[in-house]
Formats: sequence, structure tokens, C-alpha cells
Amino acid sequence: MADLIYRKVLHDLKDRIQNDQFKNQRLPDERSLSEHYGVSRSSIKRALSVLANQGIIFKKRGSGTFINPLYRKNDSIFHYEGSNLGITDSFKSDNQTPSIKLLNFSVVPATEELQQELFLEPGDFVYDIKRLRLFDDQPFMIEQGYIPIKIAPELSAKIVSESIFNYLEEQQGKVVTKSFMSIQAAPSTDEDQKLLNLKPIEPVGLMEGIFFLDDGTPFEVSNMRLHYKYLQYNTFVSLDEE
Amino acid sequence: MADLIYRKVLHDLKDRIQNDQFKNQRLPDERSLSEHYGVSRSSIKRALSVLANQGIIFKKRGSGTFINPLYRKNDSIFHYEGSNLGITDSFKSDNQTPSIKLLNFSVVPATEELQQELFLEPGDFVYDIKRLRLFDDQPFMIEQGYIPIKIAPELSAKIVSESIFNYLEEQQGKVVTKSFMSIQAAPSTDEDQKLLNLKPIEPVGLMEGIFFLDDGTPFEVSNMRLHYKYLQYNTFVSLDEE
DNA sequence: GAGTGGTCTAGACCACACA
DNA sequence: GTGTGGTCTAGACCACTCC
Repeated sequence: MADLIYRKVLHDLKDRIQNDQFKNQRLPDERSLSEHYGVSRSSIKRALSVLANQGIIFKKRGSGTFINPLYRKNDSIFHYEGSNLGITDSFKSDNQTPSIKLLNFSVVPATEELQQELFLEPGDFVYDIKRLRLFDDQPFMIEQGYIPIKIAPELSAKIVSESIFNYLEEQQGKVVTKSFMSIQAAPSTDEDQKLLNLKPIEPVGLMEGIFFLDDGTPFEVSNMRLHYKYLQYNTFVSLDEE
Repeated sequence: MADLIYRKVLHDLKDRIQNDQFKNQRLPDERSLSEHYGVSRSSIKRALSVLANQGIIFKKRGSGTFINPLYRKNDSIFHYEGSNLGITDSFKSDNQTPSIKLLNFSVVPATEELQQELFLEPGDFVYDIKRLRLFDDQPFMIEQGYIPIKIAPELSAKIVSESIFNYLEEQQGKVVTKSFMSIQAAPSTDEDQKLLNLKPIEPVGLMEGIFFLDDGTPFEVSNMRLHYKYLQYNTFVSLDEE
């Protein structure tokens, strides 16, 4: 996986951008990069297009490829990138330690809505998992999720107290690579205020989503309520390929 | 633009998917499609990858290409799609009429921050445009934007009281095709409460972004404060090419 | 083994920016 | 005109799934 050519180029370029190794916020032209890395121009283009989709660079036909001046400017403590999926990996890792407090772990019949969202049959069961996520003892997110037992029949309280995605990937070879997400804001409820240490006037950010495995199987329906200071969703939108 | 090969294939495939012309939620294999359309397999792959990025199809190596059964309309009243850019076009049009109340329209020197974000020189000026957006007399968004005068020297109070993007596209042939957006939630300020008819405990959604023209030129820096009920940002995230 | 998507190459030609 | 990114082709070989 990591030995793909375009990925190696991608990572190297990303490093060099982050280390500020390009003058004038500008990258070398594609043909030079092709020669420099000893790969075809197509592979360079592929790496560059990933960076462009992530909003890290943008390309001007006829002029060159430039670093987005907004990149790295958004340095809030936490953020959820449009190009990240798992929560555990979404933190600015810095010096703080993420942890999880398990609030509920049970098995319930799938509602009709869940049946539709997770491709289940009537009578199928799901795990009902409610977790509080903290960062150095500061709670920032209440996360309620539903996962079909037939997809992950061996889940345990211990596992869900850690990273479910990491468990799946490392132990089961199942990789979560896609999600539909919906983001909203809302006043905090009493429970939000209690669990997240919020004042009544302080709101929460809502992120609802369905996560999919590699092969397109819907894997989890999740409802997340975030302390408002800890929601920053960055996304780069392009209509180029509509 | 519309005569690009991969776009023609893309639109044709999208139509055929929406008209349910593929059996078993499955598309023909890439080599057959290549032959069918009389184009190279690379062009087919490009069209398919756009559809995959939009969450419409997913590909299973070794098996084939399948239609995402979850592909369907999201039917909340307002929403801002990860694949929409302009505000005016982001409403479910229904029976309600969007309107704009101009709160401020002036020209000011670009701050250092704006100079960097909009690629300006010291001494350059920007329009400072503050607008209140309504939907059938119900205000839902305060929008504050900065646009370099040298990009749109002919802006007028009349124009900015309507859709700036539409004006640019129809009158100037400049198309906004990219944006870098950051979404957050925050308690409402006194001004928010007054302009958006919010109670003190009701929050706002923040959307900050830079909009880019077709050619990569940064065109507008915008700060939007939305009535919390009117922010729903939907997005499809894929890690395939991280 | 046959079929399918994934990666990569080498090169042609086009469209646009800038001097 | 030169340089840059954009599109497209034809074909090779790899990796995975399913029979």
C-alpha cells in the first residue's frame, strides 16, 4: 500500500510543503517533478490532484502549482478534516492524550431506520454504543453509535473502550474508508452540559454519519455531539468534476 | 468544457444510473465501457472515479463496479451540500423565496491577513460587503465578505444585493468553482440574536471560507453566521486517496 | 484460469499565462 | 514563443475475486 509510487510522491511533497521547502509558495512544474522523482508525469499529476483535493495546493493552468496560503493557518487545537474519517486520528496529536469513557454497551433490535441505513433485515440486532471522548480529562464529545452484530460479532466492552476502527483494521482486516456526514449546530441539552462541562448558552456541534467499509458495506451509524470549541470541520469543495 | 470526453461519459453514466438502466445495481466492466463509448479506459476510469467520489458508485477490485444503494435525495429543508458552492443555489427551492438585505457596502484597504488570503499587495483595496439573507422574510444568515476591487471593479450596491456569483458568471464569464471552508458552532452574539431572531441560548453555525475562480485566483473571503436551524452541511468523505 | 479494477508509463496534443 | 497544467490514448503489468 505504502509502496505505491504516487503515494510516495504524495507523502514526500506533503512533507516538503509542511517543512516550507518551496520558495514563493510555489511547487516545481510537473515535468521537473517527473524527472526529479524518476516517475511518469501521470503519477506526479495523481499525487498533485490528491493534494489539490485536500485543499493543500491549487493549480493554475499556464502559471504553475501553488501552496494554499490558508493551509496551516487553521491551527485550532482539534479539528476534523474533510479528509479524515476516524476520530482517534483526527486530533492534533501534540502532547494531549485522548481517552474514552464507556457510557453504554448493549445489543438492541435494529429500528426500521437503522435497517435501511445499514442494509439489515427485520430481526437483525445492532450494538448500541455510547461513549464519552476526552482529551487529557477534558470531555469533548458524546458519541452514540450503532453497529450490526453480524458485521462485528466479537465486539466487547473492552474493544469499544478503545478505537473500534483500529481494532477492525488490525484484527479483522476490515478498513473503514468512506462516510456520509451531516454537520449541524444545536443548543446543548442538560445531558450535554453535564457530560461536556458546558454552560447553558454554550452549544454543541452535531455530526451524524454513516461509515462504510472498503467494499461499500455500511458499517456504523453514528451520532456525535461535540463541545462547540472542539468542532472544526475543514473541507475543500471543488466543482471541477461535477 | 462540456465537450470533454470524460464529462460526456460521466453525465451519460449518471443519467443511466438515475434512470435505473443497469441491472443488479452493477455497471459494465471498464473495458466494455471503453469499447462502448469508443474512448480509452483511462477516460472511463476518470469518469467512474468522479462518480465514486460523489458516493454514487463504489468499486470492488476483482468484482466490478456497483451503484451505491444509499444514493438518494436528502430532504431537509435547507442544506449546504459538500458539492454545492453558492448559497443561492443551496436551498431546496420549494415555495419559499430567498432575498437579501444589504447591511454594508464599502471599500477598505486590505488587512495583512486579507492580503495573504487573496493574493493582494499592500495598498490594495477590497469591498467590505455585509448582507443579511432571508427566506420569506425569515432571516437565516449574516454574511460578511471581502472581494478585491481589482477582480470585480464594477460591483455596485445593486449587484451585491443579488447573487454575486451569478453576476460574475453571467456578466463577466468568471466562474467560482472551488472553496476552502471551515465549519464551526458558537454561541450567538447580541447582534446575531437581533438580526437572526435568536434566543440567547440558541447558537449560530459559522462557515468561513475562501472562494476561488476557475483559474485558482482567490476571489472572496467570507464569514457566514447561520441561524443554527439552517445549517446542515452534508458531505461524502473517502479515504481512498489519502 | 478468467475477469475485473488498480497502477504506471511514454508520449501526443491542447489551452492558457506571461513576457 | 516558451512554459505550464489539462486531456487523452494505447498498452503493460499487478492484485484481487470468483468459479
